[in-house]
Amino acid sequence: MLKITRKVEYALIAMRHLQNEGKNKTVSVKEISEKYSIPRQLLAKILQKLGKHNIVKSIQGPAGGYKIIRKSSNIKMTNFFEILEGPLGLMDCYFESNCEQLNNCNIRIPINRINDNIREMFNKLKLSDITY
Amino acid sequence: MLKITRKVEYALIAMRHLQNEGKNKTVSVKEISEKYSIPRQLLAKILQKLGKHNIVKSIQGPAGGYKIIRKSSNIKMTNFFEILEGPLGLMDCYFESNCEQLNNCNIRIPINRINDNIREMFNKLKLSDITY
DNA sequence: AGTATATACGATTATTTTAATCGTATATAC
DNA sequence: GTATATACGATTAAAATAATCGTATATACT
Repeated sequence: MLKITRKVEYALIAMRHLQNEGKNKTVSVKEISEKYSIPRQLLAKILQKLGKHNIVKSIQGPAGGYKIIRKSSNIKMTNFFEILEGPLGLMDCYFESNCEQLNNCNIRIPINRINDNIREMFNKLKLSDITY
Repeated sequence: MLKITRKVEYALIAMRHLQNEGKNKTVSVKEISEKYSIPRQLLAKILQKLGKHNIVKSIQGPAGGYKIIRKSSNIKMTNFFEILEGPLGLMDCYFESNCEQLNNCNIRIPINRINDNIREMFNKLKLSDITY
C-alpha cells in the first residue's frame, strides 16, 4: 500500500537518465531499457504517454529517441503521477462517488482532508526533486 | 497508486465506529459489518490483527465484541498502516534490497528522501485525526 | 450440561490490478 | 529499399488483494 507502481518507477528512472544523458542527443528506448533492465515495450509506452503530455518529445527513425522538453522543475509530481496512473487519491471516492456504502461511510470527510494534504505535498514536489 | 487498501479502509471505518459507539459497550463484528456492508470474516480478521497489537481488545462469548483500548490520539498512522499492511514506503528497496536492478538504479536516493517525508507526515498524523 | 452467540485463525478460492508481451503500422536516415 | 526508430491496440501473464470456507475455542445464559 502507498507504493508507487513500476510504471512510475520506470518513468522516473528514464526521466533521470534523460536529464543526465540527453542534453544534446536523443536517447532511444533501447538504450534506457537495456541499461536499467526495463522491458522495452513497456518503457516505450510510458514514454509515449509522457510524450502526449509534452513532457518529452519523440524523434522517429534511426538515431531517433526521446528528449526532455519541459523543465523538470516545473513539473509537479501530482501531474506526473496522474499522467501515468490517473487520479491520485487515497480512495476513489475523492474523485467519483458511485460507492454503494457511501450513505453509511463515516470516514469520507477525514480521508478527503488527508487527501488534500497529500496532494498538496505532491504539488510542491517537483520532478526535478527526483531527477537531480 | 497511492491508494489505501480496503483492509485499511474497513479498519478505519470500524475504529471510527468503535470510537463513537463503543464507549460503554462492546461492539460486535456483526454489528459493524452489517451497518457498513463489510464482509464479516474479513472485518473479523482485521480486528484480530489490531487486537494483537493492543489497539483494540476482544471479549468473547455472547454480548462479546471489541473495544478500543489505546487512545487514538496516541496511535501514529504509520503504525496503524503497518500493522495491517506491512512496511510503508513508496518502494520496497526502502526496507530491503534484494533488487537486481539496484546497481544501476538512479532514483534510489531521491525516492528514499521522499519516503522519509511521507513517513514523517504519517507519523504526525494520528488515528484520532480520522476517527474524530 | 447444553445451547446460542461470540471471537480466532489457517487455508483456500475469487477477483482485481498491474506488468509484460505480441503484432502490426508508421516515420525517417542512409 | 532497408535498417532502425517510435506508435499503439489487443492480449496474456503474474502478482496483489479481497473474500470465503471450515473448524476451533471461549463464555453467558438457561
